[in-house]
Amino acid sequence: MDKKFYMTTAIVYASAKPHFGNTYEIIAADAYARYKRQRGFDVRFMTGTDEHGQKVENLAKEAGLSPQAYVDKVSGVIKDIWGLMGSSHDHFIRTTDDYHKKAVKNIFNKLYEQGDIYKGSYEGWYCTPCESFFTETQLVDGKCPDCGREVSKASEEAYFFKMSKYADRLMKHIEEHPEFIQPESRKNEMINNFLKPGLQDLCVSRTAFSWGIPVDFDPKHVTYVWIDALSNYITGLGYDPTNEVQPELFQKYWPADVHIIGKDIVRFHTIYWPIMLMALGVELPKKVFAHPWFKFGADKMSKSRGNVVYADELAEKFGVDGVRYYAISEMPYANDGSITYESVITRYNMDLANNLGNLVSRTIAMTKKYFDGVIPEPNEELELDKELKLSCAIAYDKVCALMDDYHMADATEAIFEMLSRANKYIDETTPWILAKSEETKGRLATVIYNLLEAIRIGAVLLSPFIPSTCEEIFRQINTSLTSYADAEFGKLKSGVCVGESKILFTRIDEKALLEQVEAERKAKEEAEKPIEKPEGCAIISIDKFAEVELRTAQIIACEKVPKAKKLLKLQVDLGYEKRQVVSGIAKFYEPEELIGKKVIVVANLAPATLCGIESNGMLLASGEETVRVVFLDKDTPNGERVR
RNA sequence: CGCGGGGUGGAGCAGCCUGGUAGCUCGUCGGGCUCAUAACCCGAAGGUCGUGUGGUUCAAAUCCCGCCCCCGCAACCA
Repeated sequence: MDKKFYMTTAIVYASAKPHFGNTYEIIAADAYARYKRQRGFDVRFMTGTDEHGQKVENLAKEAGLSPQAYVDKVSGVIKDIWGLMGSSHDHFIRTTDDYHKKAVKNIFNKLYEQGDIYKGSYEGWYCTPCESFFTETQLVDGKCPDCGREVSKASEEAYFFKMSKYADRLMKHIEEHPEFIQPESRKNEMINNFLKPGLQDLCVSRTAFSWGIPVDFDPKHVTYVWIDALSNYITGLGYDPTNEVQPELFQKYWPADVHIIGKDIVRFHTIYWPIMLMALGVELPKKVFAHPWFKFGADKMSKSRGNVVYADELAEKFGVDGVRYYAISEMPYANDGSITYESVITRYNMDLANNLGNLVSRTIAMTKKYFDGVIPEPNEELELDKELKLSCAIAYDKVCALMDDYHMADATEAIFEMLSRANKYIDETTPWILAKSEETKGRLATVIYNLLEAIRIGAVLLSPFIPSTCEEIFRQINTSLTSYADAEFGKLKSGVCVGESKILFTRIDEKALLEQVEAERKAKEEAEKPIEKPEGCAIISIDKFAEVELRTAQIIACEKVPKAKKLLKLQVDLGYEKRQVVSGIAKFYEPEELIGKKVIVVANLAPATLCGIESNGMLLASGEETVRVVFLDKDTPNGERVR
């Protein structure tokens, strides 16, 4: 009787702890899964980790662990965070699971046997120290983008998938199913950038590393990410091409109703994945929904830092539901969202504490005060009551319509609009005045009942988003009518005692919290910087060092270099002369703040021209990603030799 | 002319497809209330909707064209 609904998130690469941006996806997907269950669907919701590849192999080596031990650890961390965030997934797949590895091996074999995969050679630029291949476009100034060293042309034997063979079919499918790629802007991107120019065959095996699923008939190759990772969506249902009959789970749930993914991997899910499925003779998923990313709104106090935020750290401060609500309500539908502590606090205080929490609190308090905690019986209905009821009905309709369309933020907004209406209703009906006279006690009963009912419906609607808070609300108003099917106004039973009142969301002192965050950030910065021991540095004589002419200097003028993102043009006073220096520190310093500062300049550096501007020297600074200029005491004289 | 997205009151966003009073949240200012978590409610100020005093139209934030700025993506990065 229930309609099935199979949905997945992308599987997360098990290289490191996922940050808040990555965690957004599981929160959004979970809210969606809960919503669908509320709507009566038989939901299967799958997530997991992608665990093979060179990066994991390297990281494991660095950590002194076997790749398996390494991914066991990271996958565990990810699973824990998903658990903490309240994810209600039905299955957590790991690409190192045996059933997955076996199925992938068989998929590779099948595609090879039917001629969709062939052996060829992969040509590219190879960086020997990094053991990595790069494409022409990835190179930076013709050098390795990672280490900056020379690269050489090299080729490697590899297996390729014949993408072009299926391109026309895919194009047709996309055109005939406008809902396949959502939001629609992503669709255009795919068609124009990839399908129209013609698909290149895809490299599906590698020999450069060994942490992967071996190719059955040619074991020096391992399956490259595409076939391994993408197929999780079907192997997780028990699919295996060698099965005589696919298992019930697969038959029941496939095709997926939606793959929820990040916008960065749209191409893999809307081009490679469908083509793989076509080649396997498996139905295509119905929809791929690409959500945007959270950017980390730069902390203006020190924008030098790319301050990474983790969901578990946020949860310590705002609670799991605080984080869930923030993630969902703050993310726009198609554009990137941006997270700042200020906005998290505002959302939390305004919506959760003031609007929702306070509404529940004041209503329960009045129920206790005026009716000894017993939910009163409503009677005559006035215009105001009708409006409140209508508001609940509208909220319900809006939530359903918006959620079906994946407009999650708007859906939560619709609920809070209704809660706000309820708060207003209190002001309009002035229960504290009604309570003063016996004659108006009947009216008061209606008002309180209606408020409790509005709260119940609000909590029902919010339950996919902030499930544990809603459970607490249900406990407080003492009801078991918690499903969307019960969201009709007037179902709440009278004569029942409400539960004990408890603050749902304690208001947060913005200033104090921001200070705390800053202090934590600093402490972490200090603690978390394991400075790598330098290796392979040649010992030099003091004479060699003396060849470098370092001089103290004062910055007397400074401006941005137009057209250059990273450069500042500085005039420095060396005491015996003034000169112009161009420095790549524009991302970290404002020109104004540098003027007057004392610095160290490499004075005998050969002049260079950067972006057409002459530079006669160099400022000493530390750091790679974050650059810090070495500043001297204010009273250091200009032009002193530094040794 | 690589492709795509964006530029809307101080901040963050919606509206644009299906032209017709510019809307929401936060912030600011003023007021009200006291049931409540210094919460809640009401009112006000504030926008030439990036720009061209461009085109279409009776009418454009919305459709078309030019320009400027920002951000993603450019394939074997997992």
